[in-house]
Amino acid sequence: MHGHHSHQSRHPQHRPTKADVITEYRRNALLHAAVQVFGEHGFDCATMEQIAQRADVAKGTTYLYYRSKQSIYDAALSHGLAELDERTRDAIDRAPNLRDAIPAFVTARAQYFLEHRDFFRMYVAAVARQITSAKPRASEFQALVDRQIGRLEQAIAKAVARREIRHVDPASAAQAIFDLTRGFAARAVMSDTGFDLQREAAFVSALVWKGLASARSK
Amino acid sequence: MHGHHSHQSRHPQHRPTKADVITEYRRNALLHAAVQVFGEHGFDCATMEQIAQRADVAKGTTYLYYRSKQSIYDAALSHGLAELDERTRDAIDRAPNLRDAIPAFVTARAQYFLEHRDFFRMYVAAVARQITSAKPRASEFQALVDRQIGRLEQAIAKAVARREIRHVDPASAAQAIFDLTRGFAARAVMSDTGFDLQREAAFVSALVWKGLASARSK
Amino acid sequence: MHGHHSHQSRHPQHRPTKADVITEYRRNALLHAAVQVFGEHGFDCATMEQIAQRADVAKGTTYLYYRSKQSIYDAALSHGLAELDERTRDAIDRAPNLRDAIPAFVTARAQYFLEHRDFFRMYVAAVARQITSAKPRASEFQALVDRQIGRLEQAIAKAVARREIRHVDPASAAQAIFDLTRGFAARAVMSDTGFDLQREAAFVSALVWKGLASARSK
Amino acid sequence: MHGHHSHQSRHPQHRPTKADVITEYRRNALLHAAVQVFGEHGFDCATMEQIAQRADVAKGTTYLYYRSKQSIYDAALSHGLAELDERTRDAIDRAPNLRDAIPAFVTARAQYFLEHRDFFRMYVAAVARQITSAKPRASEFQALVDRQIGRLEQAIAKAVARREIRHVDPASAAQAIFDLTRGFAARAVMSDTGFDLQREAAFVSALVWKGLASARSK
DNA sequence: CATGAATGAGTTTTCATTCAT
DNA sequence: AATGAATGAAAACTCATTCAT
Repeated sequence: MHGHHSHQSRHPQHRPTKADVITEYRRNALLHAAVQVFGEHGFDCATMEQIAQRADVAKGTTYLYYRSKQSIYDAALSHGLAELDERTRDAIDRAPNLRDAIPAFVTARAQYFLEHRDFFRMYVAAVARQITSAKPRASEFQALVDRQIGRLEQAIAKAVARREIRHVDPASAAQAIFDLTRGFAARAVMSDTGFDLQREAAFVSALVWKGLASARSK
Repeated sequence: MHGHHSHQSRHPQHRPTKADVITEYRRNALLHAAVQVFGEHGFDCATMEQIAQRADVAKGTTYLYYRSKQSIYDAALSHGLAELDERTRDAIDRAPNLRDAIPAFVTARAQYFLEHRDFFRMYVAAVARQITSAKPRASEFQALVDRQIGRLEQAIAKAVARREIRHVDPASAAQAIFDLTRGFAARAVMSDTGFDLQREAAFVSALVWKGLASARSK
Repeated sequence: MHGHHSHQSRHPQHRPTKADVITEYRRNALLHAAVQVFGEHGFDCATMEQIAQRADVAKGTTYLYYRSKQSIYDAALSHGLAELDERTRDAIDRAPNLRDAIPAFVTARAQYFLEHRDFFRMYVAAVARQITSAKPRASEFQALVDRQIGRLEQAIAKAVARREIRHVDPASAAQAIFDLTRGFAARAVMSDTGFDLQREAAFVSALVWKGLASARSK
Repeated sequence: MHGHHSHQSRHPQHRPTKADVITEYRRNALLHAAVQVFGEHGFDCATMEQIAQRADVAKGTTYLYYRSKQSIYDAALSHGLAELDERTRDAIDRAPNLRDAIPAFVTARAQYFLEHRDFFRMYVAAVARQITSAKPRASEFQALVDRQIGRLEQAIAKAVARREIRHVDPASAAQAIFDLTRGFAARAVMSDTGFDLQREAAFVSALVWKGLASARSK
């Protein structure tokens, strides 16, 4: 996914050349610069000049590593989504049951977003774009997001199967948790201060858990 | 809110002159054109030319009614928000209790969004923008949105007070319902077909209601 | 062919509006500026800025009259070709026989090129481009040129038919005259001074005439 | 002409070092690559990258052998012109009289162009450039071309002197033959098929010969 | 000698906004 | 009031040339 110009070493089995190191360094610097700039200004208002400056390279250099503005945008988004996915997966996989998985999911994602605020802004803008774009084109972005929703959905389906929760449509429930998490994260990211992450995470988790609980649950 | 350039009649107490009628007609035509164009293309990609054409006026005429692209955007957004607010208020006010208010709120808003898809797109983009813009400036947009959340918050506060639901932070709960509704509406608007509005609305409402229900509730 | 943005009057049957006059004036000014700039610098080195300046308008204005650099280039070339074609046609049509048609053709074209040196430069560059472009695409340019060669070809075919000249392939003969004329015109245009147009025209005409003359001709 | 950067061996009187051989090899590879690329794309659209790739060297290496894009272009053009000149000279020198020299000249040149189509494209573009460039600068290119025209001119002058042909201005006649040959070659190069080289060469030669023949010639 | 990463000047095109008619 | 021609700032992208390794 990232490997447009992978500039792979000519010594594939050996350790990377110095050139490879520089190349990786540059690609990374550009990626991070891109996240910042796109996060701050959005795709349309961001300029390649800004990205280049923030990465301390000349404008033209950018094009040695990424084919186009769109391409660096895609790479930046994908990169963050991949990291986020990893955290999400870990959170769900480590939880023994849905009751624990829900706060783990909510917290892990909010935490990641807080650590990468600029990426969160890109992410929110991308979601909005997805909705905005008249045609519900099955974008790569949508696919990556769906994968993450899918993880949650499976966990819910299992919980339903083992009667941990009442009988609900796992897809709808997963979407709901997703929406709550996004909104929750948004408030966390936006309010520089005075946002009690633990308390809010607990609230959202409790709301959902009670909302899904099986009838006989206490 | 509407009266930026109110072009009020010079005969304030009398019936509107023909000029006033034309003026109102134009402002309205432009507003609706703007919603469509901004909804389809987003702020940056929309052009004044497109808006003018859709409103059947010349490009320059637009500037007789709105100071700038930003200003017509703001007006279009405010207009939709005001209509949406009205529906939201009605839905909440007519419900005798929170149990009924929740589905009324959810459905009323989703319904409005479905009827005004272009506005929904503007709305989603505006929310994203609000998050994106690094500075949490207390924009007029945010104020309007907060007012609507406030209505829900009050209803929840009352429900807590009368022990209809368990003791929760009304603000957090209102935000949660808001987030769920937005996500829910997004899926309704995006999927041209195959989205069972009633069913999903019922699911979201039930989730929230159970999630908020007082311990002794069944 | 020229009418990309024809901006025709809304009063088709009446005399042109003032706006129409201005529009025509601008289109013309741009066309002439384009001929100069393209003639001097060639397509690739010419800039829209130069054309705009020479036409005394802002850069953006250019795009109100021509869609793109390519489009204004095409228009400029077509315009000159059309004028040249007219002269060529007149020259051939007025001559009672091929013996007179040949010098008329040679002189008319050389004369036109001398009067429009910048166009001649565009023309030569276009011919070269045609040859250079690997693919012998049947361009509009080629079609216009072929039409002019066709006129000569017909005249030659008639002359052969009435035994005014010996039996030759009219196409080859027409091409030959065309090539001679172009080279002849090139020297006329290039040498600011010291080029005896009459003498050279007479030489070329005589060369061709004798070359084509029927065996029995003196 | 060739020796711009001759990189002469440091052992001038001795046989070339290995370095010299490599140097010559590289210069040559670059020259041939340049002819191909310039011939295909023209000066402005050709890139140094393309030339380097076609010569199997890195971009920077190009600058070790040629100072600039212009310089490699000039070298490529000169190289072809020199080869062409040799053929032209041979053709004329071997012909016992003008009657034979004309078809020899025409055929030799057309033949060379057919064998080196990319060079022909460069050549045509260069001729056009010469005309295009407002200032009739006595370029090196022009000088090389003039030398070749000069050969023909001398042959014609001699033919006039010995009354082989009628009394014409040798310069004008040589130019005419030159123009005819170029056009003739252009059609040969452009038409991948269906061009009868022999027949057309014969036509052109006959046209010229008859056109120049002395009055008393048959 | 050879390399290819880095540079940044330069070009086309778009579009919000103004203003003369 | 209405028009739409004119403006020019801004932005993505290319490529000849340089230079550190």
